[in-house]
Amino acid sequence: MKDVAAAAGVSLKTVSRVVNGESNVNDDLRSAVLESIAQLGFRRNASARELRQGRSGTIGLLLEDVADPFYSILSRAVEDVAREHGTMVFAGSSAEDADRERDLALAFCERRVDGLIIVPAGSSHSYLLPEMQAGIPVVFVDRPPGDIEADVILTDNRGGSRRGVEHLLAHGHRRIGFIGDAPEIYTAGERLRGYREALESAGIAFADELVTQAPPSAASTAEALDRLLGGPSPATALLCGNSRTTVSVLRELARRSTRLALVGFDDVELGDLLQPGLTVVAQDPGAMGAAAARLLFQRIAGGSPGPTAAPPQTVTIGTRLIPRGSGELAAP
Amino acid sequence: MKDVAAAAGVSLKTVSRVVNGESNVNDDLRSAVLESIAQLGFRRNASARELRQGRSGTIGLLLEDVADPFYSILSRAVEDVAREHGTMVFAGSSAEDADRERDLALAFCERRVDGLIIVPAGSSHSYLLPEMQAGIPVVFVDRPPGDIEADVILTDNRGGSRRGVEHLLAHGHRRIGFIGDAPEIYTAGERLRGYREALESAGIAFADELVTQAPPSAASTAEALDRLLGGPSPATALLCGNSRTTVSVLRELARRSTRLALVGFDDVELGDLLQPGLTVVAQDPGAMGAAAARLLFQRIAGGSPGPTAAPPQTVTIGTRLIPRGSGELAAP
DNA sequence: CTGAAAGCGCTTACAG
DNA sequence: CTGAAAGCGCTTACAG
Repeated sequence: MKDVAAAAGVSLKTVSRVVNGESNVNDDLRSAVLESIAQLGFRRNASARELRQGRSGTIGLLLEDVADPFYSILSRAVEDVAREHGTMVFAGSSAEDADRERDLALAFCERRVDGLIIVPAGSSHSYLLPEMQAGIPVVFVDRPPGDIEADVILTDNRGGSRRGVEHLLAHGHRRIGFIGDAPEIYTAGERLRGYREALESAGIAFADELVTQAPPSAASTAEALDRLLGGPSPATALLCGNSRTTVSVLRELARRSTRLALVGFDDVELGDLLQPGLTVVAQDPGAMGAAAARLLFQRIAGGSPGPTAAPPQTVTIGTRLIPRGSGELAAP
Repeated sequence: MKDVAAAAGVSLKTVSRVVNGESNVNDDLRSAVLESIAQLGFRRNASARELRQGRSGTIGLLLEDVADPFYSILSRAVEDVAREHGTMVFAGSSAEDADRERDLALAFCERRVDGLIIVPAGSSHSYLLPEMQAGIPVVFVDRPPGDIEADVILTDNRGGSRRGVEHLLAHGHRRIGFIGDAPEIYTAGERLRGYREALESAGIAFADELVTQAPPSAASTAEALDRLLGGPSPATALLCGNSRTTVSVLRELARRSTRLALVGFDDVELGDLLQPGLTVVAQDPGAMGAAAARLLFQRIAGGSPGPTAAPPQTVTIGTRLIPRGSGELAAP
């Protein structure tokens, strides 16, 4: 900027004014400055600017895995909202590892992000308290944080799951299985709860042998199906607690050429092209990302935290049941 | 850092040494400093550090759309390599818009990224020349840049396409259609070329009515299929030039209950669960992202550009033909 | 409308 | 092993 000023024969401050699009600059000086900028290939140094301003114009986005379709759609929605606010996005994958989540979050804070959106992997987030008190707003998505109070955007997991089971009940099923992710995972727990509630409301006793909770894998899915279909009173329908499990179940059913009424939690691409089409309880990752980003920028604009700030919000986003065939197979 | 120094009763420079993990610090002083850091909730300001060091420890990643599975997998691979180098990733979606690409790329440069990975949307990249001369290495992925010489990582589009057609030829087909993306798109052009080459090698005349080049949409796909299947000598097989087209074609074929031997360029999730399974020429977005990131960090380590630097490299990554049924339907 | 001075929070280069 | 001074490239606060 000093060089540009020298080349244009003006002061550094005038260059600053031009670069920042301030209006109160003489037209001749402005064009002289612009010319020098073009000639020297000048590009303002954001680090210096951030250092002085204290605001970085960036936010951090911490996901489980950027490559997972659910999170990549969420990610794009965050980016689009950030763009409206002239803000860039740092993205990182925690790979469901609490330490990695912490490292990334603190690295973002060291870069003085204006705010943080986190899909929590760990179960304790007190490490963020100093940062939040220092004025970095944090919004959690998909799962609530542990140990601290903060804004969080959730899917209506319990309601969605309940609705999926009710759909199967409406088609005459009474033996309905559930295969979900590991019980430590918040969403897995909520979805199981919805399953139980729906059964209870229908006056059907909960049966242990119809429920599996484990990280999705081909082996665990095969085992779960053995148990579901093997006994004296096999399941005639199944709610899959997440899309990885759904895919795993579909593969295993195809291998066995077994048919089973099926509802998947979370949509999968090409679900409509399967035979039969896959009925799902669809989440809306785009809406979740947008809601998280909107809330975050609201907090950023709100200024300092503390007792004056609005209390933490929990936003629950609804699901949509999409019938495509697999969930409408009638009970034998 | 000044506050930490005061609290610990040492100089600012000693704090700096501790924070940076330098070894030559007395153990007592070190622990005093660490205690003050914990107590004050100190976190080093990366902007100040970057300003002084000139290196930001970030790279920019510019994709067409973070939400697209191909790019989100590529993105994760880039992140993993960046992680090995202690580097964070700024990600942005150009949405296939040249202006947006330019804006994002220059915003990244203003943030003094150490390097840039770009899936080009625009056809001219001379705007990057000043940045590259200023020492920011740029690696292009998936498509080559326009107007400038630079490193680029490509899929073997032509070879893959050729192989897909040869596969269909081997199953007895002679009337093979091609539906690809708009001809301006580099990959679309290369894949069409591969299609032509394969036909030529087999001594089959190129037929205009069997080829469609348009952005994938339900309407354009329906039209294309009308043309392919309508004439006196309809196509018996089809190569789809990209995954969006493939999905669109599958939907349209399902609607018409028409079967057609089909090979898709680029894999799609659940392709194995369709009836018949979807045969594809698979790309390897993870390998592309990793290769791009590796090359970029090599350039970053290499230092200043100019005549001493190694000349631009083009790396071509092979495809894999995955037969799953749809491509093995024999010609009538 | 224009500019000179101070300072953001670090690291670099140097002295002891 | 420890520290005092200068400076990275901007913006802020102020004076004219």
